[in-house]
Parts: sequence; C-alpha cells; structure tokens
Amino acid sequence: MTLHSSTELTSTTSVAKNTENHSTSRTLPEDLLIHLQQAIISGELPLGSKISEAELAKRYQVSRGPLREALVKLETLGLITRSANVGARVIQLKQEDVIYHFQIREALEGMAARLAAENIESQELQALYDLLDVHEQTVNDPEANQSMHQSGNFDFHLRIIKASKNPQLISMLTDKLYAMIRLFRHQISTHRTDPKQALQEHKMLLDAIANREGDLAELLMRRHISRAASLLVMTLKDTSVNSHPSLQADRQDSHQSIHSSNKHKKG
Amino acid sequence: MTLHSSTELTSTTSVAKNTENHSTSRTLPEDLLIHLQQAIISGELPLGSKISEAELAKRYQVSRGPLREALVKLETLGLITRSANVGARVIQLKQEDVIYHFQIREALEGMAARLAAENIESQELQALYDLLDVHEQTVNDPEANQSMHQSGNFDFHLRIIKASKNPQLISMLTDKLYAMIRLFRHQISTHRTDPKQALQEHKMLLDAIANREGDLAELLMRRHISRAASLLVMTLKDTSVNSHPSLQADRQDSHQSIHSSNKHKKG
DNA sequence: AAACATAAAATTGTCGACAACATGGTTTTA
DNA sequence: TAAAACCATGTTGTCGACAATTTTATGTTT
Repeated sequence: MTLHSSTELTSTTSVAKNTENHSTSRTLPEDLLIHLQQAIISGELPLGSKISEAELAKRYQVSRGPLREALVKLETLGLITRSANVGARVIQLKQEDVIYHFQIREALEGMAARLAAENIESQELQALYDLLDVHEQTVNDPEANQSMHQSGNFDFHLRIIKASKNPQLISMLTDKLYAMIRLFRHQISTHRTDPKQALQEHKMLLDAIANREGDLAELLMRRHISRAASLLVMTLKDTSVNSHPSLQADRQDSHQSIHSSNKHKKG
Repeated sequence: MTLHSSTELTSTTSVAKNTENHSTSRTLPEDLLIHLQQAIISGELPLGSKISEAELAKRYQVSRGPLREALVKLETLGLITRSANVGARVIQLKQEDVIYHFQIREALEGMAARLAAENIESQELQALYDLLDVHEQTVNDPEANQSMHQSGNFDFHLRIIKASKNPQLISMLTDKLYAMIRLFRHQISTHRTDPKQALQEHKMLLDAIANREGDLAELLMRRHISRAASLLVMTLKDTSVNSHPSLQADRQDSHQSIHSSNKHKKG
C-alpha cells in the first residue's frame, strides 16, 4: 500500500522553526524529543509500530537530521529500538519489561530515599508534609478521581528523589525511568492501587526521612515500590498486555490511528 | 589562533567507510561512539576541553551528521555536556561526581547481586568459581601487576551483573556506568585497593549467591562497592583531582596533547 | 584606559540531495 | 513446482552547503 495516508495524520503538528507556535524549547531535537515522547505515551504512535523517518519528518515539518538526533535519544530512553539500515520501532511492552523496570526503580528510588534522609532540607520536608495533607483530603474526597491521586503520588516521589541531592540519580530517575512509567500508566488503564494504603505508606516513609533514618527510609521505599509493582503485574495478568487488542500493532505499517489516547477504558 | 593544527593530531584516525581498516561496527555513529569514548578515557580528549565538531569530523574523516549522533549518545552516557549553539565539552571530574556515581552503582549492583542469587545458572556459577581460582593465583603471584587484578575484578562484577538476567539492568550497568568507571580508573592512576581483601569479599559474595541468599548477596555487594568507593575518595583527597595539573584542561582551546595516557604517575 | 556598540569570524543548527542497503516481487533455472 | 538469482522500489546512512547564533575582534566614546 502507498503511504500517502499523511492526510490521516494530525495535520502537520509543525514543530518547525521561527513560526512561534506552541513549541517551547530552542533546538529542534529537543522539541522533537518531547513531542515524540508524548506521541508514544499517548498511543498516537502505537506500540510496536514502525517509525518512518520520512513520514515523521514531513509531519513535524523538519528535516531528517534533527529528527534522527531525537531518535537516538529516544532509543537511549528505551522508548524505541533501532537497528542499522532497517529503522526504528516503538518498543513492545512485555510483562517482563514491567518487572525489569520496577526492579531497577526499586533499587534506585530506595537509594534516593536513603540519601533524602541524609540530605533533605527543612523547607523540602515541610513541603512534603503539606503535600501529604492535601493528599489526605483528596483521599477522603469522594469527588476525587484516579488521576488526582496519581499526580499527587507522582509529585511525592519526585520531591523525595530531588531531596537526595544526587544529580545523576535525579536525572536517571526523572528523565529516563519516569518516561517509561508514564508509558505504563497510559497504556494500562486499569490500576487498582488503593489510595489510602499508598497514603499510609507515604506517611511512614516521610517520617523515617524526617527522623534521618536512612536505613528505614530505604526499606520502606523499596517495599512501597515493590508492592506497587506486584499490584501492577497482577493487573497485567488479568488484562494481559500481550493480548490486549489496542496494544498490539500490526508489525507492518505504521500510519497511526490518531488521537486514540482515551481508548481502552475499563470495560 | 588558527586551527590548522590538524598536523598535531593523530594523523587522521579515519573511521571512514569501506576502507576496511580496524573499524568493526557497521554504522558510523557506532564506530565514532567507540572511538570517542576511548579518546576521552585515554585522555586524548582532555577533561573539560571543548569539542569542535568540525575538527573531529575532519579527524575521523566523516561528516558532521553521524558525528553529531555520536555526540548525542556521548551526552547520555554522561561523558560530555552539550548546550545549544555553544557546543560540547568533555565533562569535568569533580570529587562529588565520583561519590554520586558510586551511590548509584551501589544501588544497582546490589540489586544485580540479589537477582543473580535468584537467577544464576549452574554453569555461570561454575565459571565464576573458576574465575576466583585464577584470581587467587594472581593474588599470590608477585609478578602480577595492578592491571591484571583489575581486569579480573572487572570480569567478576560483569558476570554477576549478567547473571541477574535483567536486560535493562545489564545494559544500564555495562553500557552506561562502566564507561564512567573506566574513565575514573584511567584518570586516577593511584588506586590502592588491596587485591587480597577484594578476593576475600568476592568469595563471600559468590558463596551467598550460590546459596541463593539474595538478601545477603545484596548486602555484601553493597558493602564491597561502598568500601571501594571510600577508598577511591580517600585517594582523591590526597591526589586532589581538581588541582591535579594534567587533569585540568584550559577552558579555551581543545587541540589535544595526544597519547598522554601514561602521564600523571604518582610522583 | 574602561566600557559600550558594532562588525567580522568561527561554530553550531538545519536542510536537501545522493549513496548504500533492505525488502518484495518477478523472472530464470533446476 | 520450488528455489535461486535478479531487479525495482522504498528506506536508511551519509554528505556538503547554507542559515542562525555565538564568540572574537575592532573601533568609538566617555
């Protein structure tokens, strides 16, 4: 089949230069990285689909040079795979990958919690306690929805990571691993984590940090993440990522079904 | 100053295409990545020096396109920093960086040891025990030099990492972190690690893995790495990386003093 | 002489075109 | 008929040139 299907695409999202549209960064590879990351996470570029450089270049109104640099970065983020003379594909999410990912996150965020206990400053501590207060209200609010819980959860973890004061660790966790986590969240709509339990765990963790108990903080963080992981894996066993129809992309063509982010609702 | 100083450079290392020289990979960015990595580690590109795209392109007989892709990868490896419209610099090694790095490595390799205890296969286990036997002979051999101990050490850690069977963890540790470690080793010539002690620690660790005691394996690995780290930091306090003359590159020009790998001996 | 504005040079960012390779289909051959 | 060789097409890899930006040099003013 020919691929003049560019009419199907979101009418040329146009990251291009001085046209002063919604693009925020300064260099094309940076912009492209953000947009492509979002496209993959939202499912606009389906998992497993082929990535055509020419097609993407036309779509974003850029040449293939900057696009390729963005693809290199995407590869190091683990969101796509590339092989010489063949091209790039969006990764496929297998169940093991989720497990592998959380094992790494457990080790890294555990260390972050330990370091946070050593290095956190009083104002950061205060901000975290404030955040937990807000979180507590959200938990008791029947109006609150899932995404509100999640963003608070996210923020809490992020602040602890930053409190570790280890720049390389922070970069690893925020730039790299969390891109993958966001991918999980968007692809796997059903996550049955209990907000109240999460809050409870967060409280104990924060107390440990406040008391400068690094060992305990690391232990609690690891348990917290490990628990979330097994919950997620259990969900996957039911939903079965590999057989989930909307997560399977035919291995041949790419021309994506656009704006399919709000699909696969919980039947 | 003009930069016709290309005569000073190692006469055009020539990664270029079909000329069938010592290059092994298939695509230019891959080759370039390997060569540049080596150049940084050996000190051919001094720490903190500016990286000129034009100069490097001429030197390796490639155009700037593939070179830039390699630079993007080098940036994600943490070996260079890049800022828009200004260019790339080789990183500067500050004492904190070493600490930050080892904190991450402790977390990650600790997890690797734990997973290895769960997932290692009998043949891998046997190979590791064989390796320790060789190592033991090396330790008792007065002829053996530092680099022999190191390569064995290196191999041991690598095998355990691979035995974890977590591909992402393996990639992170081998591709990314170990590039940095090799940089440390080459830049900081004086490392007073005791081979006998290291061997002893390795034995205990391997026994823990063999006995499938994940908790213990992780603990021992973390202690092992932590000890190496503080030893290295102590060395740094004496040698003082920041004020070490041959490690300081003037912030202006780059034209490197070539083949300066065997400098900065312990006066 | 110091500080500012301006011009020139050098470097990075981006583009379009060509070369090398892989893929799918067709023809040839056993 | 099936397998192998071949060809056509599309895609990725690489290059050289131009545009945009930063840096250096120059000159003017106080």
